[in-house]
Parts: sequence; structure tokens; C-alpha cells
Amino acid sequence: MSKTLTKIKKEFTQGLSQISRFWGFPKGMGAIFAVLYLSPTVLSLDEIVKETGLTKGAVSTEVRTLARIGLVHRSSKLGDRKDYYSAETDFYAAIRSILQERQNSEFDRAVRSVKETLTVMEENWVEDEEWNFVYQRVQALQEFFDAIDSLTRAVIRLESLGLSNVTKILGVLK
Amino acid sequence: MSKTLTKIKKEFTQGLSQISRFWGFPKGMGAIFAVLYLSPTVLSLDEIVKETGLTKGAVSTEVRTLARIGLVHRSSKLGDRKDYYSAETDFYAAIRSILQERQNSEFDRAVRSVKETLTVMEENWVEDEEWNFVYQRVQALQEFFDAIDSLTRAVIRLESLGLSNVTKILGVLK
DNA sequence: TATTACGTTTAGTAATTACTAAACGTACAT
DNA sequence: ATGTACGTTTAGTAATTACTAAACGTAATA
Repeated sequence: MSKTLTKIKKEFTQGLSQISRFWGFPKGMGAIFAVLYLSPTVLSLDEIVKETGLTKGAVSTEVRTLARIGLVHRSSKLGDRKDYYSAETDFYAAIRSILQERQNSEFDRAVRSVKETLTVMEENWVEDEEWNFVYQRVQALQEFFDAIDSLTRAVIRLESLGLSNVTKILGVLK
Repeated sequence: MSKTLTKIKKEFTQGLSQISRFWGFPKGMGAIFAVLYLSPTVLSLDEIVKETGLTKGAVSTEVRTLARIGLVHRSSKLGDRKDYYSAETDFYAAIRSILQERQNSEFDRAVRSVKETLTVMEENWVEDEEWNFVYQRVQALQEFFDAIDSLTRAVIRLESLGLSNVTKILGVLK
């Protein structure tokens, strides 16, 4: 019977690995999270190594980024120098955390560059048909990015993006 | 003067390439879209090749997937066997299209596998502490996925996810 | 001060993904 | 039917990313 449980855990882990890869994260990251998520107790780095089959190095770095984005938590026990890890179970909190993380990233730099293009054009304005066309298009894209940005900021600001809020949104969208 | 415009276009294209890569698409895809987006006229495949510096093969395949997800449109002129491409300018429409695309994908399969885990457990139920624990966790994740799924479906259903709707959402989220 | 038990870093390898170059297929034009 | 102008497919290469193995640093323990 517990044999079955092991199998179920393995399948679940595979599923999360795929989802992880789909969102552009290493699949090992999904596996690590899955193992922690299904564990009733906190796990040490070596235990994660054993469960996932990854090496210590890989788990060390990936568990760190998982902690950074808030999907796992690191803790320690007194008189024990191992670190212990557990999964965040509030996924909405995790999403917020991920969004926040992404705001400071490469992506934001790129989005800013669009805005800069816009100001550069305004400062060196040329009265020209194509110039005008390009300007309008860049502007439209920039407005779109701004809308997205407002949305993510709003989500980040929420204390809790719980089911209730999701329901509210669904209500508005009818 | 037009020299400046060329430069601006290039910078813009680079920005979109980065954004594209950030979201897990090939950076060439971003470049192709950028070129089309800034062009006042529809462009043939060879023109895109010239503008992006990619090869015909690459542009051919990537422009196809761009068309599939609705970010560019293919058209043709009578008495001309070239295909011509233009960029979708309604980004909200594009988002809808992308979401729709993703629903039929690998991702959805993985999400379904979580649900299957759940039913498998229900059918082979074992009265056991850990079993119970695992079941509850899997169930919680599944509910989360369902919430996300409702949201994306709602977004897809909207005829237009315009600024007005975004504003509405922001209003609800306060 | 040496030993042990850990986590981290690093240097190299495997796997994946994006891309190129060129062959190919097709339809139209001669 | 042959040549030409296109888009597509394919087979191989380059670049990137995920991972491994092992050296390393550090702090507690003897």
C-alpha cells in the first residue's frame, strides 16, 4: 500500500516537473518543490537529494532560488547545523512573490527600454510620416505594458489573493 | 534623420527580443514581431529575412507559430504568390489567443495529471496518516489550478480585454 | 590542530533549444 | 517540359541551459 504511495508521489513529481519546465523553470525545480510539498516533515538538503536523484550542488542552487521566490522556506533546528526545507502552501502568496521577483529582472529592463525609445523619439522629433507611424506604434505598446504593470502591481499589493478575490474578478468579467 | 529611425527600430527590436526570450519564446520571434510591428506596410518573408538577419528557414517556421498564436497575420496580394505578414496590434486579443493556445498544450496535460492523481487516490483509498496528508495537499494544488483555469477561461471568453476591463479589475482589487 | 559534517562554488559535460545552409516541393510562367 | 520564384523541411551546428562531480570553505567537535 505504501508502495502505491511512493508511486503516486513519483507521478505527481513528474507532473510538477513538466509544469515547471513549461513555465521556463528547470524541471529539477519542479521536482524539488513536489517532494517538499508532499512531505509531512521538513527535509534536509541530503534528503531532497535522495528523493529527487539530483546532486547536492544542483539541489543547493535550485532550492536557493526556490526560497528566493518564496516557494519554499528554509528553517533550522537548534543544535543541528543542517538546513531544513518546506514548501509554501499558499500558492497565491507564491505568485505574488514571483511577480515581485520578476519586476526587478531582465524583463523590466527590457520594458523600460521601450519607454526610453519613446522619450528619445520625443526629444529628437522629426516631422515625417514613417516617424509618426513608428511613434504611435511604440506608444501603443508602451500603454499596453503599463496596463499589465498596473495589474501585476495590484496583485502584488493584495494582502491575500485568495479564492474570494479570484471570484470577485470573475464576477466583474461576467 | 532616417538614419536615426533605423537605429531606433533596431533598439526597439532588441528590446522585444529580450522580452520574447524572457517569456520563453525564441528571441528571433520577438525580433520578427518587432520588425512587422514597426512596418507601415505588410512584409514578405524575404523582407523579414533582410530586416532581421535570420535565415529564410527560421523566419518561415517562426512566423508560422506567430501566426498560430495570433500575433501576426498572413495575407496575400492578387497576382502575387508571395505571402505577406503584418503584426497584430490588439495585444489583448493576442493574449487571449496565446492563453487559448496554451490550454491545448503540454501544460494542460500536466495539470490534468494532477487531477488524475487525485481520482486514483480516491479509488484506491488507504486509511493512513501520510496518505491522508498527501491527499489533502494534492487536492489543495488542484483547487488552485482550477482557480487559475477559471480565470484564464474568463479572460478568453471576453470579446475584448480592453483597457476598460483592466480598469474594472483594478477597481475590484482596490 | 585535525576531523567531521555540512552547504557552496566551480569547472566541465550532457541535453536542449535556436538557428543555418541547403535540398526539396509546388505552382506558375515560358 | 523546363525554368523560376517562392515557402517548407531537414540535417547538422552553435548557443544556451541544466546538471554532475568534485574541490572548497566554514564552523562545530574532538
